Amino acid sequence: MTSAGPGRPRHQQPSRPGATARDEILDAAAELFTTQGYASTSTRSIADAVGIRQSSLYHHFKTKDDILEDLLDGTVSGGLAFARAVAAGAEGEAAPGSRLHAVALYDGTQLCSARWNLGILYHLPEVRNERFARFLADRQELRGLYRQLGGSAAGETGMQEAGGGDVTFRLVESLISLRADGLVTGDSPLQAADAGLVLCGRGPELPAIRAESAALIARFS
Amino acid sequence: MTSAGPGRPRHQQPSRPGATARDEILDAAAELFTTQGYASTSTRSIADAVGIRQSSLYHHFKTKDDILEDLLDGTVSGGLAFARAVAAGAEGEAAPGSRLHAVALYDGTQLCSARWNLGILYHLPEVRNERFARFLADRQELRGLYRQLGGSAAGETGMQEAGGGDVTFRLVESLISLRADGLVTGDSPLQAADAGLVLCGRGPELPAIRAESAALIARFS
DNA sequence: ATTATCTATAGATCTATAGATAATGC
DNA sequence: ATTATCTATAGATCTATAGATAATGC
Repeated sequence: MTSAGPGRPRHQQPSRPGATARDEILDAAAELFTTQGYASTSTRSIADAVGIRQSSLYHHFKTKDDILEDLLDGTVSGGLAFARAVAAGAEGEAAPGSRLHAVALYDGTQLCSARWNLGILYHLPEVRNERFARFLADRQELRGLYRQLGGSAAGETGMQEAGGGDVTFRLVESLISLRADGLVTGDSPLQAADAGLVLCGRGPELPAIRAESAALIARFS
Repeated sequence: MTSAGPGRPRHQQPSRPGATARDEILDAAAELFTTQGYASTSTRSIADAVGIRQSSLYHHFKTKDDILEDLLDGTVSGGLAFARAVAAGAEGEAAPGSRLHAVALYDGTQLCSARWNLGILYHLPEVRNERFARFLADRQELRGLYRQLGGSAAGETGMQEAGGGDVTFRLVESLISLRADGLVTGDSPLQAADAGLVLCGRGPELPAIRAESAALIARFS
């Protein structure tokens, strides 16, 4: 048993990552929610995957929704913290285009390489609910930062000013479907970030932007 | 009662569009699946929304999955037929860029203006199943046509050749999330199609492409 | 005879709670 | 005493089937 606390020991040894029983539950739930769907996954099947009894879940989580909430919060928090830091950086520190690129690349990399493709839960109708207000607010704030950076980065190429930041956000989130379809490669996050900058009219400066973006990622993460 | 066949009349008059009871069921299911989620929607709630008894659904559909299958098939079939026709058109008829633009615009418009935002069902884990093979194959064929057109349309701008068609497909599908977030405007489909062409390196030719694209849509739809 | 509905129900879930039990630390 | 598990179960579903009933067309 990984967790060192008191209580009767588990029947099975855990085959799940995570220091605590709670983490093992979250990992099992993440796998099942992303492969079978949220409503289709029973608390029993989560417990089975962890090797405990169904009712024992309720020692760690008040309801099934609470498990989903925890997972959702975890998927945005890192990217949001990074975007906040990058957006708040000093003025001359990096061009807006490089900042947008860095945020997109960081975010996209995280979406593609996380152990489970939790992004697909973003699209669940069940999630558009006050119950998940924190996640929804965080994701909206993140979108707002993309827009703000996209606005500052916009070139003079016409339609792009309107929503280069928002389109970049959508391109990054489209990596979720790409991953669900089994089509992600190592380049996918960089391609999404590059495409966002091209749509902001910054295509010609991409080499310089890539370099500055990489430096930002190295510094802030 | 809308349907003119025999049988005991309905208890309630239908408030749903659709010539037949089957169509009313599909419409009610579309609303509930997109707002409550698939697994969270019970056959009873669909029946209630139509004004019939839960068991009466099974006269029209063998299982609940069959309802979802019908809805999914309907969402791709139109766009796929259009894309096939446009892609198969005679050589000199329209430039590849205009064809890709037309396919994207047609598709995106349909996703944004359909009565219900059924596209969100694409992302359900439950749908990645042999049960929905026809839908999955159709969507894959559609993606293939975007790629093919994107390949022919690609300019010489470096990274874009790799996947301009695929990125266009993803931008169009990102309209689904945009709509789920309540952010679609009348311009959204055109912006997505334009962005796709920019990423294929065809930004400078956009005015001409838009005109040719509109002509293709007028002819083939 | 056919079609579309209904009532009734089987059988299988599913979530969450109550209360017992075991292991540990104080 | 606290923590983490267990057994047992209440109560509420949920899907799908069986068979009766009514309306229509032949």
